[in-house]
Amino acid sequence: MEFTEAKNKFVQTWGALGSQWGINKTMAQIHALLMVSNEPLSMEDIMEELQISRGNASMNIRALIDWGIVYKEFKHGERREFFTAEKDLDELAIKIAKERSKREIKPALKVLKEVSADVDTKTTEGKYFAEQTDKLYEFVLKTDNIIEKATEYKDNWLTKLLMKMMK
Amino acid sequence: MEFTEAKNKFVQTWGALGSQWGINKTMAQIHALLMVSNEPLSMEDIMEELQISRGNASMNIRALIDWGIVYKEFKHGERREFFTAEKDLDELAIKIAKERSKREIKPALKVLKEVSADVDTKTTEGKYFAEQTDKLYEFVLKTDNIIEKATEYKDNWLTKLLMKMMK
DNA sequence: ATAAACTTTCATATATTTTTGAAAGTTTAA
DNA sequence: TTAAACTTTCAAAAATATATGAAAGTTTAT
Repeated sequence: MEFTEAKNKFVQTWGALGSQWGINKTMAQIHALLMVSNEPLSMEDIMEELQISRGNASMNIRALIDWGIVYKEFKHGERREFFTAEKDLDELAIKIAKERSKREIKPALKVLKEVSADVDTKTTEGKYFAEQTDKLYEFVLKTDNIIEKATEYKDNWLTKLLMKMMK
Repeated sequence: MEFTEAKNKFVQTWGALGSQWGINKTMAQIHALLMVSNEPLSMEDIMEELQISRGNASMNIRALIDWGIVYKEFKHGERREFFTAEKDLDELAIKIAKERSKREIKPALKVLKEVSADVDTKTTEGKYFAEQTDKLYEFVLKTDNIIEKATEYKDNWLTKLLMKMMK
């Protein structure tokens, strides 16, 4: 397979998969493109490669930078900005996990705690509701903690051992 | 807070969070509703509670059943079907993990393997591409395996120990 | 076998999300 | 300071995903 063909296939598929993960298609495609790029790309390069508008490119590059998985790069003697992806996959996984925890798990915890604590438990229904939401709260919290710990200690011996055991 | 108010808040928020996770709003809401419901609900109940159409209710209940996290229930002497949610949270997490692995990770692995193996590596670009996609493949595979093992052994002593260590 | 009671399907309508592109904003070299 | 070279913003347009509801399908009691 030609390089261009393979790259295209990869970028397109990654975009489609991104949609399922609640990440927009273009954002996933830009990230895919930068992941397999030898060298930094300019915004023009990205627009050209993906056939997207300037605004779209700008917004999604910015989002990737906010996630901390794409970096701006300055080339000597060049006015334009260039972009590269975080290529250390452990680092990438950690940043994605943290961002999703912040955006999706923390708000869930907040609501669960609120409704569980505030609901009127005089009725049977209310009691059951409080019980269920409390259990959910504890479970989600535990899960979030495990993710946090796993990302925190990714390099230490313990985790390496666990990884080995689990493989 | 009144039970009805708390329930509403929970169901609405869960729906909104579901969207971010790539799960449609109604599906998340139905699941939320069943999670905090004392007893099985009929399709009518669900339609009424969420103010949605019959078709919408039917499609999303079916999707939840396909995921294996909602069950049909038959009440003695009742013609209608009733529905309940899987309320064992470990079981719920496992089913969700398996379903997402099947739908989202496996296809990613497939593409990564394909493009990594098939790309023409005569050029520098091609070489780099093959290298990067291969690394990604290995990483995603490893992650998927960890999830698989973690769900498989959820009840045994080793996992319990790990959970404790990680808490 | 029939009809009542229910569920599913799917073409169309609605709602939501994403993309565009022109205008506004910013930066830098001279 | 200025103007060229670039980036960002945002209202409107396009694309995508979701919801509706009437018709078709299924099941069950008689």
